[in-house]
Amino acid sequence: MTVASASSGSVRPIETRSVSEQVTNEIRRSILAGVLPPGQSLSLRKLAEQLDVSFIPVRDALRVLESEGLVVNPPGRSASVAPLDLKEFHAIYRVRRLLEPNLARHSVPRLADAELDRLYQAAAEFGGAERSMDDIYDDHRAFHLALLAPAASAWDIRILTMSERASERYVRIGFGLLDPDPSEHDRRREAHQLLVDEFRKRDPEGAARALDEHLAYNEELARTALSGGLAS
Amino acid sequence: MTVASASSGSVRPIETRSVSEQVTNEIRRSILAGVLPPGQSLSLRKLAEQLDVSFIPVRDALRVLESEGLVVNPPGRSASVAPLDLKEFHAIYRVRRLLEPNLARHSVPRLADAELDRLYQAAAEFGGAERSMDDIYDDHRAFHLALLAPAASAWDIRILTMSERASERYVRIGFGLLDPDPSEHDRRREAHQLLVDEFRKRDPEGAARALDEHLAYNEELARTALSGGLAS
DNA sequence: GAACCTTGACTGTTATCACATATCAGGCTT
DNA sequence: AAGCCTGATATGTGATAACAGTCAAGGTTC
Repeated sequence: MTVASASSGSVRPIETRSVSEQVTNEIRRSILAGVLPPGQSLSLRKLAEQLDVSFIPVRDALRVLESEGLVVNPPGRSASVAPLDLKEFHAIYRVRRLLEPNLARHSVPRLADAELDRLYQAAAEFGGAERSMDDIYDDHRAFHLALLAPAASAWDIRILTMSERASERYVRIGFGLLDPDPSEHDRRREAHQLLVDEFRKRDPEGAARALDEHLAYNEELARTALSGGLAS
Repeated sequence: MTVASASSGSVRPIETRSVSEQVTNEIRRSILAGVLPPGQSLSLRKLAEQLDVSFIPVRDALRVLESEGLVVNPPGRSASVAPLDLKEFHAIYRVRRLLEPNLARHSVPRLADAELDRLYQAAAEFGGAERSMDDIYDDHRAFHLALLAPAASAWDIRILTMSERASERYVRIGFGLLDPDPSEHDRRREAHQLLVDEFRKRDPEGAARALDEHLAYNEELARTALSGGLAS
């Protein structure tokens, strides 16, 4: 009945997401963007009213977000946005720094040249015109996932997605506290292009090291920006 | 009004678990024990009837178990027990083998002697009299978690618990396929005692290596037992 | 005889409703 | 005036019911 909207070469099936999933995405977006600050109380009925749905999907969403570590949902009491803690931030990045370089070793020989070209292009467009901050971080997460995709199983992707989302909250708030230096955008773009270049050399160890350093640098940057306002 | 039951030195608060949580635990137990085999279709209403509850808690439970990777829950269609896949098994153990030895390094200097004694004792009682298979694996999971607890943050514990549960399903089925050799019980008990001994030496690297080898051995054991019935 | 369509039962999804519990404010007691 | 109790309000939890989509079987048509 409904006509799928054509796009770039092929007809894509219309994605009819469930209300529950839409609510989950919206609340997650609000949390990652900082609109719902850490510690913010999340009342089922108020959220349901704001989103103009019943509180059943909201309930589902909070349960999912709890499993992602973005929300704490004590039984019987109101849910709230998970607090920020530098110890947690370090633990999240530890998992990333252990897993991602390891996957990179196995991914390097499997990444097609065309895919690397595409990723290089994507990195060049980071923070490009008319993309919201949400879109930019979506791109960023997809970029890191695509670098490891050839070597990542479903379980790896689950862990990676969880970890990237959990760390993203810290990174966004940390970078938000930095001076809005335009050169910072250039630096990030360049850093990701260099990362792709490193993968192009087809040297597993070198790529793994480059990815580890990339993660370490970002962790340190966010950490210094955050420390002061948070408990260590 | 209700009098809390006194126990070993202190009055513990009565834990009143929600129905949703009880249902989650029961379904998870059934999946890990193999009562609900991989691929088994999970109908909300049938499960609700069997558990004598409404399907609302069942729905919540399936959503939680989906986030743990034990259940696949496609929107609009029936949920089912996640299939077994040796590639997935390897990915799960990769995360464990990367994370757990790393945590062990930081945990070794912080584990009290008394705690190590307690864990040694617990290992000695593995598979002891009148404990169900479920209890044994609960003990086993708690044992591994306790070894790393001093160095593990909330995020680490989240990842570890997820990984241990996900791998437990493979291990239990794999070991179930082995001949019920009583010497196998002795071997496992001894292996865990040796692990504690290694931690007692207070050598971070040695402990990390011992834990990695322990995990590698168990992975290989379950893998050989499973291969043949599963796709590689 | 095989492919296609139709129809029916089944199942997940969402909304509305009833209940138990937690939270908080106001007033009382000390 | 501070602490405790008590009442009302709000909130999470669970159940029931109506809606919509899926899937399979049986009939029809080519």
